[in-house]
Amino acid sequence: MDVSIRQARALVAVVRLGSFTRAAQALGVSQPTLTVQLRGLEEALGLTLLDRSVRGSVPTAEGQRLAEAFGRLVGDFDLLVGEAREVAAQRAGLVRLAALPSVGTTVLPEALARLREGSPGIRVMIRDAVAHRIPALVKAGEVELAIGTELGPEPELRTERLLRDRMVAVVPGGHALAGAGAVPLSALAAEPLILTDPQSSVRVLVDRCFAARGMAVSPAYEVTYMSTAIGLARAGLGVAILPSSAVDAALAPAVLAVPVEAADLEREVVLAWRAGRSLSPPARALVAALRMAARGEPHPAGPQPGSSA
Amino acid sequence: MDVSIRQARALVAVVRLGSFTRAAQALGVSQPTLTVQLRGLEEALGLTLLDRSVRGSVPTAEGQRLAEAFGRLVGDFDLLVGEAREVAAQRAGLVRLAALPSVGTTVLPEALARLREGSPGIRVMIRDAVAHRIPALVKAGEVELAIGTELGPEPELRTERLLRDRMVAVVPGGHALAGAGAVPLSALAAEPLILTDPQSSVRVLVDRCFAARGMAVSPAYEVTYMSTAIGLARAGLGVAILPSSAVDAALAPAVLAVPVEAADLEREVVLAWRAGRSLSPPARALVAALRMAARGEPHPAGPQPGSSA
DNA sequence: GGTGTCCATAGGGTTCTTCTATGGATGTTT
DNA sequence: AAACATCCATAGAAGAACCCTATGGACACC
Repeated sequence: MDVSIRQARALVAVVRLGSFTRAAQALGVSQPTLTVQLRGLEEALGLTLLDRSVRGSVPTAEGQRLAEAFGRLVGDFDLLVGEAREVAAQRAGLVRLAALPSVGTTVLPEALARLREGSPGIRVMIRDAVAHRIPALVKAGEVELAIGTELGPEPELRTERLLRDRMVAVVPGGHALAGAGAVPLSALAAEPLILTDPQSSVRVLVDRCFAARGMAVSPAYEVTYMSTAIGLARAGLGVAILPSSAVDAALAPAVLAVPVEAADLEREVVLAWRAGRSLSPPARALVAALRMAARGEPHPAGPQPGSSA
Repeated sequence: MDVSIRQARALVAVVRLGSFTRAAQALGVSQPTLTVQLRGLEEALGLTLLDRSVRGSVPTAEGQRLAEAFGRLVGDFDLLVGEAREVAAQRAGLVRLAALPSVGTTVLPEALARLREGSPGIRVMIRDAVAHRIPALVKAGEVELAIGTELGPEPELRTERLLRDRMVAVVPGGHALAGAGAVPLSALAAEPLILTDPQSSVRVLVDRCFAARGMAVSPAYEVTYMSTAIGLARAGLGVAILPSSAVDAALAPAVLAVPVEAADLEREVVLAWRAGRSLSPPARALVAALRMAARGEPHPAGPQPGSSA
């Protein structure tokens, strides 16, 4: 016969309360149940743990020792189970997330704010990474969830469309292109352009878009951080082409985001996680918050979430 | 549904071995058993702990965390149960014992040697105390077991006769009283006597014995420690009256123990423990060793152990 | 001597547990 | 491509475990 946790609880209760009867009440079982459980425990160990009498029961030396140790153990056990249930209830937990820098400025903060409202106990570790690094992070298990761009088919990943991210021209307030609705790509080509690094996924997209129309791109500035690009644009040094997800509406009117007339100047921003791995409850809560944020205020053109391989 | 230790073991095994099938082998159960146990655990927590696939099962983040924590917990649990079983098997444990100084020199060392042979893992904490202090030590629970003298009726104590301890005259080798068999009490009265403190149980006994015969006792020396008394006797300063249990046969021929002709010059040495409390397995082992020692070599006149209130 | 408290026992019903046998899904080998 | 191997899930049934109510015996306290 194995020792069960119930037997351990029974011993702890009887030793603490000094009586089978009171322990039974406290545990919500009948008194004979405790008689049986404790006899079972004593038989399993081959030890007398309690000296019974008409005035109650006192533990033997071993009974006392065991009760104390079992008490700590059962406490730890319950704590552990409790924590696990907190996680299950999305009231606690940790999500490790990789995210594109662009979404890090708008959608993600919005989503985190929503998450904090609904699930204040969930912590999120954010790792920003450029688009092409993201699949590796997920595959290596360094993050559970990622916000990236739709790349080629990745059998090891499951993805879900989060939002369609249009590139916008970022101009200083009062610029000639501002306020006139969508501008054609050719109009942009005439401006001094502020673009990101040639390796960045945004830049690859921009280059390809210009190339498809036979136009060459010669940026006036190349920067690493989108925030730098916005700073330059605000200073009137040129027009930046950035994903709309990176342009915080709160920056207006110092800089304005102007739509660009180019159907292919957009990318899919997707959620990704390892195929065959279920998302933890905290991750699911974060996903829900991200969907809401992507559908919500900051991006009126936001698409409905769908699912793709 | 409560979480059981079996479920915890199941999770630990599956996470360690990466597969239900292998874990089932390792645990000695069928594979469906594990399916059921783990589903139960997952339901109890409301969490997915394992992502199953055809190539085995990998834990989710929570599954991993829980498996590690459960692993430690189950390890502690098993250790605890194992230790308890060691104690039950008299292979380990601790006995706190109070003992008269007299038995501390002969019977007790002999018993401890026997105990060490049979149960090398049992440790004994010895507290020597004069006879009248012993009942209080037992009643207060400071010791589990005691070797004392038969005192008045003590309802809180259970006692068991260990040996009948005759007083002997301790004389230096070559003394006139040596070698002539038992000496009458009157012969002793003519000698310079080495006795213990008036409060000691031995002295009380000696005084009473002399008084019963109308003889007055005027000791030449009064000492606290029996070893001092023996030392004085060896130095030829007088004749000591001591319990035979205190006189180590190994001291011969420097000093000799000579029987005294006085039926009442003896005392009962008893084992005592709290009434209504069971003795721990280590204590039982010690009791057995003490009985053997009391019956064995050092005291050929040793009585059979009996039981009294 | 009655009464109350405490633990043990007995018997029975319900729930759990575990087993064997089998099936479905998915890689792997021939 | 088909056969095979591996892995986990499901089903059904037997057995064990568990817990309850009812009751009894021991002992202390009025």
